[in-house]
Amino acid sequence: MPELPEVETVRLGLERWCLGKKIIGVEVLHPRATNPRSLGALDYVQGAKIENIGRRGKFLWFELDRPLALVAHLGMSGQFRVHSIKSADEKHLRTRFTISHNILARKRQELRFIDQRTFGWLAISEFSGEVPELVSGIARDIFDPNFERVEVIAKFRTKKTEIKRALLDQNLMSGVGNIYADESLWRAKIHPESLACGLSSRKINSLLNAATSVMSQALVEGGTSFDSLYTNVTGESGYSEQSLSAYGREGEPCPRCGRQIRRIRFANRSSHFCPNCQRK
DNA sequence: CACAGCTCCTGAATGC
DNA sequence: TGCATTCAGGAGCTGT
Repeated sequence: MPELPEVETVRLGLERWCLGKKIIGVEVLHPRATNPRSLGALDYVQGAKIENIGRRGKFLWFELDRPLALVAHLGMSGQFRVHSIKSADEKHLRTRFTISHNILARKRQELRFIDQRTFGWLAISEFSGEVPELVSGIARDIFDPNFERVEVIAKFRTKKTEIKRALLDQNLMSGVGNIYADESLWRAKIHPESLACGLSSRKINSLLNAATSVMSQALVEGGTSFDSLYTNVTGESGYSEQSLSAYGREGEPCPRCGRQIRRIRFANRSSHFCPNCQRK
């Protein structure tokens, strides 16, 4: 599922492909692809020039030569793909953007938003400051130059809830989803059910370091597996399965100590951890 | 206000 | 074989 590194990979792909181009047409093929909080129909972007592609956590947006931005969230299965206008529509194609093309380009292509599970969405949102209004409640992610590490650590320590819940809370720190939460906790040797308020600043700091390194590595791997011809602007994890130490490895030996990785369920999610390395 | 839990969705995997 | 159930989870919403 797309978390920060995957969304950043998508952002880079979009940046390479559509910066400076003009959106000629918008075709909405599924009503759920438009977020109900959208200020209006996606048609708003018709005729707009794409000036920048922004991201905070898992939220993406297209900055345009007009006051509102087009915001996107990939949800569980959302993808942006650049395809030839001739290629058949995907089964889960939700929105099609016709883009102005260079007369010299060999193939005419279009941008498609595809989403099997329809947890992803697009929206028109006010944009005047740093991030669109729809994204304004989302905390800065750990790669944001203005990320306030000391303050975030202090905030974690006020939370009377399990550390994993806190790590997934996009209002505390954005970008981390279930996979990188499990991987970060494994690296930092923290039990997912440890109370956030019971952890030392040093421990939470090491968790943030773990999250940074896990996601940086995923970004590098996702970036390298990324096709130079942008046909691969997908939301799929670029993180190879071999790189995962805990997530999805129930019953397999912990790469650090050999004990079997356990899986528990809470907060409507699976949590994978090593019962030996990660103690409450 | 803080926090827990429910809900949306589809397709793959599993159970009987 | 076929039908029913379970599982996957981001984030907003509701309830306590």
